[in-house]
Amino acid sequence: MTSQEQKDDNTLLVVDGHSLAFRAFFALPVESFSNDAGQSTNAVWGFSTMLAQVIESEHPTHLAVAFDVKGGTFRNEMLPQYKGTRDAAPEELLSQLPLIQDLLRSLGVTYIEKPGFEGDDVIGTLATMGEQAGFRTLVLSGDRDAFQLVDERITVLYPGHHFKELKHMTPDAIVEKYHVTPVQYPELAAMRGETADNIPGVPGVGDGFAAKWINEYGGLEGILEHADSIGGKKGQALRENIDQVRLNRKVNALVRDLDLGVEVGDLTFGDVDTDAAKELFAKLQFGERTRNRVLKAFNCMPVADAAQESTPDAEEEPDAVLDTVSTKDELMRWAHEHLVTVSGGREDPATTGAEEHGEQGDQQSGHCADDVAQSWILSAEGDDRPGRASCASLTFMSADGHAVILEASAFSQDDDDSLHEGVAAVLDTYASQAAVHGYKEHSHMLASAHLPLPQPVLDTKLAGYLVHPDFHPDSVERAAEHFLQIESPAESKSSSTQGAFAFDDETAEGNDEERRQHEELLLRRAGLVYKLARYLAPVIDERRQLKLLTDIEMPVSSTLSRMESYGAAIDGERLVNMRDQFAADARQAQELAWEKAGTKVNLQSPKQLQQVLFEDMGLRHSRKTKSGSYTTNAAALQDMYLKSVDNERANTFLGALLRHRETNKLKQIVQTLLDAVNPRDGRIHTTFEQTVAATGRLSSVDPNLQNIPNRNAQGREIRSAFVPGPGFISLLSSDYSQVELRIMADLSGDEALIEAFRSGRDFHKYVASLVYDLPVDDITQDQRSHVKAMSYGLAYGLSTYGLAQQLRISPAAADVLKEKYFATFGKVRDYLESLVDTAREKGYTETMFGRRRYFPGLKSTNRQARDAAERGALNAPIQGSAADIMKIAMVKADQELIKAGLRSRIILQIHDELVVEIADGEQEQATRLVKDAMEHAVEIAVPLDVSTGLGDDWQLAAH
DNA sequence: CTTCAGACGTA
DNA sequence: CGTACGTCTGAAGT
Repeated sequence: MTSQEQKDDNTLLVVDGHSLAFRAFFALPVESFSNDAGQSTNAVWGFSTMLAQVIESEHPTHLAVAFDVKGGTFRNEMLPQYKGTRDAAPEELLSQLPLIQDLLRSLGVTYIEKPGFEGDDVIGTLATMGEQAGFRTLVLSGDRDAFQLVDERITVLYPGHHFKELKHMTPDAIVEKYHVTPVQYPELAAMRGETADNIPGVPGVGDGFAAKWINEYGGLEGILEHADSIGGKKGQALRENIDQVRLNRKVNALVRDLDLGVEVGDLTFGDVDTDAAKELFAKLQFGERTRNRVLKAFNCMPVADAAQESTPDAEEEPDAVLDTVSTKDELMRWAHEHLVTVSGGREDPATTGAEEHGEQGDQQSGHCADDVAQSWILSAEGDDRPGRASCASLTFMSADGHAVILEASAFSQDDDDSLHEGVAAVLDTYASQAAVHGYKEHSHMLASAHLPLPQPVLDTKLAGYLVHPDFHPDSVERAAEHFLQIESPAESKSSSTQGAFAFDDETAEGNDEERRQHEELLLRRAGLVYKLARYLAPVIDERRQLKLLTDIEMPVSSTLSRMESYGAAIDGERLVNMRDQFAADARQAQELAWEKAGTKVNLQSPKQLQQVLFEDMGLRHSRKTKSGSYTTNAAALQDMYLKSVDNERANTFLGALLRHRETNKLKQIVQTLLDAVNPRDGRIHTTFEQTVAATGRLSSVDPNLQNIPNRNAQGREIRSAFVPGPGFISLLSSDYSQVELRIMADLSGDEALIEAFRSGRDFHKYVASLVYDLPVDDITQDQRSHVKAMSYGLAYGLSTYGLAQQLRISPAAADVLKEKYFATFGKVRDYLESLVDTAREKGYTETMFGRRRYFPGLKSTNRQARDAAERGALNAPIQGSAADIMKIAMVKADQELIKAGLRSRIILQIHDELVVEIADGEQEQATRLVKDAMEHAVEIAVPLDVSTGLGDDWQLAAH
């Protein structure tokens, strides 16, 4: 036998089980990987797909995985704190290690643990064994200690910044990166230390200096011999830490000659117990795709290889058949053949309207999964920004695997044979059974082509948001990656619908090929939506969120789409004047500040300000910012301003700085508004993000119209630039008072709080009279405001410390207030505690309408993270329920306005306020209608109080 | 050219 | 050491 040749073909892959599991755990969001039993699975998923990936790319013939064993090793005896940080591994990770081992066992992979030693030592030994047996050896590890093993025949595969992107650490690569040889690497590490393992190095010495010294003195021994001649702070630090460095070097040396009781030749793999593996994958609830990929990788042994490679891949994903239609008739025929449902007949579009009446039909009537089973996919590409939307193409993909792509030029309204009419008819008839990804965005794109889009059966973007409200994929591809673990080519991931492809540019060279590729991208995207729809629908059913989706979120999309395309009219001249005035004020303040500072310090640079304030002027710094520097925020400046009365220079500088901060900020806000005015209609079209805020609120971007100043007179002036547009007479502002508190009253069932709202009196005064046990008329302004702060603080999980700070009272006094408050409103305390308790138990919170938010952080071992999660869990159902109620109200108001045939229309939502543009003659009716919709959005134990105001601009509409 | 921190606007 | 957001700016990374 040519045994040497045989061995040359052999490749041994040695895997550091713990480090790989760690890397996977921290690289993948734990909240998006868990099965119904609540078991986290992100590390298992990452581990198995990573291993499959390496097997596919490196084709090892032998494989072994090393694990650490519980209990200390010889290293702990030398260095007690060794890997102290690792023992604090989160439970969510530790619980996955046995699963990984189960999986390896079912895949026929040898894994090795050696009590008293670390996985690293097992790896060192295995790698050495492999080398001696003449194997090419690969070490898959995220632990840099493994670098010392690297030589001509041993390569370390080391995860890069993105988990799964592996670097091949060869001797050359080590030298290139660290400027030392692999043999010298542990000497370098000994000086640098290893934070991940809780090993201190020489302070101030990093890779750079360590490498420099090693090269100067030939190695660690040389350095330590000449330690006295190394100058500077770093030399000093080195001398002070020589013992530590020596110890580090001993600790980080890997043992390479353990007796593991195995031979390299035994480490073959591929003897997969398919049934056991499939059972485990089912338990972990990994997708079919993951399962097949992993099984395939492990079955790909040379022996099994030849026998059955024929079929498995091809049938996995049948490509859709791309049909060609070029006339209205052809399109109609295609739609009738492929989009019509077979079973039970599709719902008549007329009956969808009837739903409005049977408002309180509260049962989970149908199943989303059933409706979606027959659905087809509608996907548009183009610009989805309101006010400048366009549509480049439309893709229809049917459930029976057919697809049509229509270019915009083919269905523009003026085309001869009315393909436009055909598309309109198809949408009118079949859209209600379509699934789309982004109903609102599609509405804009289609509206730009004069094609109305009725409510589809499912919006996968919204459904995905309900399923994981704190994950925001920015494209279909990202969503598919997240929910289905389907990887897409990088170039298609970035933009969601903004296809920059020019269909009509047919003269260019190589255009056919580009077109084909683009069509492929569109088909693949539609295919992903198809799969997302079929994955998400049953999840929505199982969580009973169908009504939340179809009766709240989807109609809200439709309302928002109208609001966005209306936009808000702007008095541009007024805005320009304000901008100039603010700019002049800011410049004046800046001049004065510069004069006092004696330097042209950039007032917008905290760093430069720190220099001037704390070093130049020698002012006392107050609080530190989280990164360690001293804050220059308004509160701190104000404080310093008040304390510097006897220092004219500093006092004037601070005053000028504060003025500059304020006016410059206002100038900046006004300028961004000006930049956002759409020249086509002189209006600002914001985009309301419906799938961003984890609590269920909307957010507003490009520009953000939900943070226009309102707290002081100067800033509030900006609101006067928001005016009724041509054809409208005034603006209506209608807002809820104390919604969140009212929700707390309802949900807690606290009789005293409910009564406080029902009484109709000044709420905070009334509550204060109960808390302090005094007649309402005797309540002082201080008492009222203290109780008010307490009430609002409740829903935020406010600490007594925070309350004390805000009210400028002692923590003890804050504590007394809190106790008095809860003595009066005991059920509120019970309720708030129950929120956190059930969140801890179930893993998520729920709003009045079943909107969920998950809080994995509640189980964190990190106190700060846990506290933050508790506050979140306290707040989410309250803020979220308020958001639900407002969404219901705005849909209702919108529909009622339309139904009444009014031209007045909602244009903005600011969490608890609606702004309505009022047409002449409709003031009273529209006001009544909107107020009514808000007040009666839901029936709860307390009245929903809504106050309204009409005015010539947004500021004047305030009340 | 992109990313981070710090600051600050809203409910 | 109170929740939820978005935007601008300077500074430092690529």
